[in-house]
Amino acid sequence: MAKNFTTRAENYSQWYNDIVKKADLAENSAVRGCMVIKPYGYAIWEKMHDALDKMFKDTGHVNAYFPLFIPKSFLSREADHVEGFAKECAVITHYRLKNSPDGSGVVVDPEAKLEEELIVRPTSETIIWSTYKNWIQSYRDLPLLCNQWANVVRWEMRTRLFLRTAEFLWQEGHTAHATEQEAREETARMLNVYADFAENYMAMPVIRGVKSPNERFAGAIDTYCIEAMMQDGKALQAGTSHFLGQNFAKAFDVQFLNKSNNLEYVWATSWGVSTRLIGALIMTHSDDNGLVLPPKLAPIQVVIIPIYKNDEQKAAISEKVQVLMEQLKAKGISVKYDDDDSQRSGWKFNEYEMKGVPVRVAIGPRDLESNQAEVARRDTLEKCSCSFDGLAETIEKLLDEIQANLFRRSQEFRDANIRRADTWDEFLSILDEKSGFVYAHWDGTTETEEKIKELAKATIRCIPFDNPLEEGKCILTGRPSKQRVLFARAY
RNA sequence: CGGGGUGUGGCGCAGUUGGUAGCGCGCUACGUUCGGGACGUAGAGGCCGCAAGUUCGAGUCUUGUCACCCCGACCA
Repeated sequence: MAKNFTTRAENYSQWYNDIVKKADLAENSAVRGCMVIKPYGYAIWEKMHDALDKMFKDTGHVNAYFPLFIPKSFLSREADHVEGFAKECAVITHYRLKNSPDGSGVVVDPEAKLEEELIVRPTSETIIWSTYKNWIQSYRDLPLLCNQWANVVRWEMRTRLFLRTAEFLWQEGHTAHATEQEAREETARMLNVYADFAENYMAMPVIRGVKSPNERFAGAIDTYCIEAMMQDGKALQAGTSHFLGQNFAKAFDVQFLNKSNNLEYVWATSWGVSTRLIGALIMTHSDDNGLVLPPKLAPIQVVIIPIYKNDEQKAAISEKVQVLMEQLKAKGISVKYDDDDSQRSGWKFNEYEMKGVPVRVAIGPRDLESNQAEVARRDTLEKCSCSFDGLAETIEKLLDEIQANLFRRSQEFRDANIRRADTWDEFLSILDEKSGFVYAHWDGTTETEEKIKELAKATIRCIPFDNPLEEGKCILTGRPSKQRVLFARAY
């Protein structure tokens, strides 16, 4: 069974790249740092999109769309914001090409220089708040709860498929509220939506918390996040929700008249998740045989593979399969019957295994005789013969069981890899030898945080909500600390 | 922007002291197969990243150039 698969243990990065390639999810494009998301990869994103979009709407949000281009002056209105993004912006300076004088193609027409450069959005706070100014006059216009599905561009130095690309797809919610409390509640609500999605759809356990000032979103008062642990023990920020205070309202002069006829600045939030979640999905569940998808996000939940030697057998199997297909579809289960003659059954087994299809049903002449089917589950690779009677129900239950098992399994892995360190040596040896998350005391200063990052290559992932208070000494400086914070090396 | 590496059929690679390009996978046709990536036979497919130079002759040597990958700095 030659799969030419790099194993997780051999080289985790290579293994990751192999999965992306062999499961046919994405590839690098001709454009530096940009990614082509292939149909199968995009189908997973669509599943994520649909589930999240419903959750947003259930929490009162609506979708809208704002321009791709942001005038340079908009970006610089909020000082922290522009500072945070300036280093990775794509800038548009001209709007026209012309034939090159020497006839060798086209050149940028110097006559067509823009008076003001346009920035390809790295995030949309500025363009949206410049628009919100016109939408908000009265407390009756609030809250304003918009989301947009869009692409953004951040010119990263080094890129990795899904995890960090120059252009990526995401959703960004931008809300405006009359009071600080309401905005803070919104920030928390949306973080919980993300955590709910991560755990119940992606089957990926996450830790909710608040970022240290150093890791905060540029322009935010507070950044909340969900942090997940990948199978190599590294952390991945899976979603963020920002409380922006009145920073953007002040920068873009967005005020409203309250019930007492007084002008007030509005309170803002923004929150987002990206195609990076697909990378998270890969690194949370997949194994050395390929991708493993949780049933709730699998474009194909069940694949049925016929095993036959001639058309007669195939016809008999197909007839039986049609009934099963109808039953599965009636239950809302997505099912594919692969009766392609050009590939053999063994090839198909491997193909769908690499693609992470949760359940495979194989039916051959032997099964027809015994009124059974071979049912294999992707998460444990176990196979069993199941009676054809009630098979649709059996599969429906199995999908639930796989979803639950994936969550349980990744939660057990994560919990087994969260440790405490009380000394610097202990801290380093955990990171170097065991990897995973480390709870350790920190003196609360940015200076120390940066020093730790420099020395250990680990960052504070978050200060978890409901973090127990505990007297201790900073792992690096020995200064007093009131609580442990969560450290890890991160993607 | 530093440090290392690679450019040769669609993909992955080999190519010796310079002599006019080969292997595996894939692809096409036919046949035998078909319960975990089948096999046989016959085919198709290449300005050897680009440019200049050395030479009777360059995939191979020299110089330049471009692109991509990996390790850092930057980041969701």
